Amino acid sequence: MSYESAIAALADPTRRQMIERLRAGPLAVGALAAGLPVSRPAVSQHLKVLASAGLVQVAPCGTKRLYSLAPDGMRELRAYLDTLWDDALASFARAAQTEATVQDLQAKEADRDQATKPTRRS
Amino acid sequence: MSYESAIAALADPTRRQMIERLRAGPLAVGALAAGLPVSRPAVSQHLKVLASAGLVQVAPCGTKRLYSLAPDGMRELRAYLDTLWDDALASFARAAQTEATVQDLQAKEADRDQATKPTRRS
DNA sequence: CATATCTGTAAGCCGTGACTTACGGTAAGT
DNA sequence: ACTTACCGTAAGTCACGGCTTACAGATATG
Repeated sequence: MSYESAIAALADPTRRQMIERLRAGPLAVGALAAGLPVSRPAVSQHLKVLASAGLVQVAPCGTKRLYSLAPDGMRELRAYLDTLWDDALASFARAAQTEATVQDLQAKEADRDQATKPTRRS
Repeated sequence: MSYESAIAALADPTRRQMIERLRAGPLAVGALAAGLPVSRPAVSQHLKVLASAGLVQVAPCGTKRLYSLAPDGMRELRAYLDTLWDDALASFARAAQTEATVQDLQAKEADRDQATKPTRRS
């Protein structure tokens, strides 16, 4: 039910870049912002979004705050996309069948039309 | 490499709603817009985004255009999230270990401090 | 050919969010 | 206690994108 925030969070390129950097391991805010093309406050704001989406977690360590990836938000997002994936495959097959059916109907209609009164079909 | 457009496309609630409706099967633009709270041109624009992301496909049928789910964009998105998922689990374990290590260090430091000179820790 | 239906596109408005600088607040070091 | 380092938040600017109405193109039907 909360996969929406996860998708919205991952939609931003900067946030994805942060995720990419956190894949190597936990990082403090300053160290994380050091390799990014935006200011440190911007990183803090993005971290807030990622945290509320359950994609990262915090571990206060002295004056620093270590951020690391969290599997919570990813789990819900994966579950949603899995159902979407299955339905996409089903719909894909159904669409192919529909198209074939349509072509069949059009072919039969063409035959019928040709048998009675020919219609231009270009 | 093109999962970015898929995420950006699925980030919009209206587009997700369209995807939800297409899960039942192919639909024409008008029929699809009928059950949505936005105008038909808006649906056309969204369909353009979804198509360029490889999430839907078109099947011209007379004057109508039948749209249906396509597994292409979903596949790339799934692949990306799968790697992200694995790294999230790894980073999660690593973070837990880090936290435990930190706590260990803090505990040992506390012991050492208490053995030499007690520091206020509240 | 003229009409009607279905759809994509153009132009414009407007809200949302990403980014900046400036400030406040907390924890360690001297 | 004072300073330093590290971080979150507030206020403000500005571009991006979603939505609308109006128009243009394409296809079946009379």
